[in-house]
Amino acid sequence: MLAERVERVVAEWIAEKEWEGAPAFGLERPAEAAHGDYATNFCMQLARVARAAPRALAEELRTRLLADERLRPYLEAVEVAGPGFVNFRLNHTAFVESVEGLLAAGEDVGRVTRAHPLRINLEYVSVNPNGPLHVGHGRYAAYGNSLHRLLAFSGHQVTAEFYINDFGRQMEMFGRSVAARYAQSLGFDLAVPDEGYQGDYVHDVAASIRAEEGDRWLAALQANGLDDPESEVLLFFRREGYRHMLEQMKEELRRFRVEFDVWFSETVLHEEGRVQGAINDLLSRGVAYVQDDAIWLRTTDYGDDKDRVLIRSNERPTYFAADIAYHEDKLARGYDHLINIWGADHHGYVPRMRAAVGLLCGEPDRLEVIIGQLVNLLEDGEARQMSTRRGEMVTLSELIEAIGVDAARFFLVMRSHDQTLDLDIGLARKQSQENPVYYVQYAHARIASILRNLPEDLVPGVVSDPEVFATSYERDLIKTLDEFGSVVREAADRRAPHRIVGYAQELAACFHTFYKHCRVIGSEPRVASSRLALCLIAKRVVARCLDLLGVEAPESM
RNA sequence: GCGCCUGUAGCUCAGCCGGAUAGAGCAACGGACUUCUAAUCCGUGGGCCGGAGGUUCGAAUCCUCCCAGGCGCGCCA
Repeated sequence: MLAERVERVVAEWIAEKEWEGAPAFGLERPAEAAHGDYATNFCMQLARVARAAPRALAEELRTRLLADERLRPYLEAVEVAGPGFVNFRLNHTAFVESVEGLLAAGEDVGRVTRAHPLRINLEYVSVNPNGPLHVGHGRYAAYGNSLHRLLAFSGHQVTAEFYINDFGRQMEMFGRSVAARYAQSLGFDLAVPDEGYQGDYVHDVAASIRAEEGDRWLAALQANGLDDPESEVLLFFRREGYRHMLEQMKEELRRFRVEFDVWFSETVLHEEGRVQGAINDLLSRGVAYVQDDAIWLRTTDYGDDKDRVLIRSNERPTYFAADIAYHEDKLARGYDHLINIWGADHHGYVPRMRAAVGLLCGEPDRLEVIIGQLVNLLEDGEARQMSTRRGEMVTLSELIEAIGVDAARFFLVMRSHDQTLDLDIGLARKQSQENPVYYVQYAHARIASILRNLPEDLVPGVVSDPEVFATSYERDLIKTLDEFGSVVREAADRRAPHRIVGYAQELAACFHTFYKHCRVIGSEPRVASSRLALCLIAKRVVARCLDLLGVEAPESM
């Protein structure tokens, strides 16, 4: 509220002086209490444009602010300090009105409304359905889902999408591996191929299929072996193996509180001839061409290092070709903006995909690719590699088993996504009791407990009384709660859900301090009511933060 | 060789579209429960922000180079 009003005065000042290229105005919370409730370094930034000394500008701004009818009712003091800071001290009325506003917002406190909301397609996880999700996938799931919630709460329309890589040699190999395990379980010794999938979970898939189908596929395997990928029996195992893995994956993600609106199959693109269709369009527009018996796309038109192959000389389409058909489909569905979350091991693929989107719609910036760094797994200090094929991995389920969904989600999203994450599963198990998620959840549970113990005549409310919000603990809490909306906006715009984690920890700390020093129940009635109002708002904001992170907000612990 | 990410307290990391004395958690140490939940609070110690230059009134933040680690650079997916 204060920021907006000050900004209006500043805008009028700039217009009056006809300064061109003035910096954006912003208020910050100073670390030092002596520097007031809020401060701005605006005049220092303005100095160059205004060709004047920062302190002189600050003095002028101070005079204007104090003379402004819209601001004066809320200001205790405005001071010029240091090299040109302007520090603001709020009066009692400002705190009271601030709390009234936060309280009136109800459950929507902090929600951002946009002048121009975007229809966003957010694609993430998108792994081959040929093995369980490992912890690295869990990180993208946690990050992507929190980003989904954050973008939606910050005023955008978001569709979450999972692109199923259910086509190609990896799926063939998976089908053969399942078939081999199926045969073995019926006493026929058929070896899993050298390049096949060795993990224990393949036995489980085979066992499920045996439970449904009995031994009716055994004879065909005995007769044909695993050599003909187009045989009816191998097509069957590929399809059924895929179906079981996908179901398992959906179930795991649901348990991890990650929901997708659209599950999009790569195979369907091929079967419906849309990959070929996309390529034909590109050929007819002259942005694809034939050379060395292959078909190439002019990705260099949009800055890629070299053109890329769409159809190999053996006439099979590349993964890239399918991806183009897929993105063409997404664009046709009318999204303003596409976001893909990819692992760092795919970052080399970004320029060609953006170039492809450029060639499809003329606007490469419609596609935003977020690169998430990897998770290094350790066990008792020793590196553990993750290979789906060899069955060596720490699965997401294992992590959830060890520390629970709440701690896992909080842990996986609390660091910036472009930071490589070290995870020691043994250490995580040991340290789960110290996970900061409990600190935040405890704040919520404590407020819930206050609400349970309330005397009947105590209702939340604020009145302008000198006794109300008289302590720094209450005022700090109000300022922190007041920031929530701008934290949401910034976290969403910067694709940074870990900022919500940081804010939630700060808010919890602020509340715990308040709790220690300011009693609600038993205080003088007007003080109790005003503190109860703070508790209600704090509870909503903590719950919202946890919800944005996909973590539960417990009523008791 | 080229490209992307990273280097901040003993450990794990925030801060990075420039601002006041660089923060948090964990670990260490010392205090606080007859009162709404001590999964809490209060306090102490701990730093060449990888290194060197540059830009500026001001640099952890921007630019250049160097060092170190991770990940890529297919007619693989």
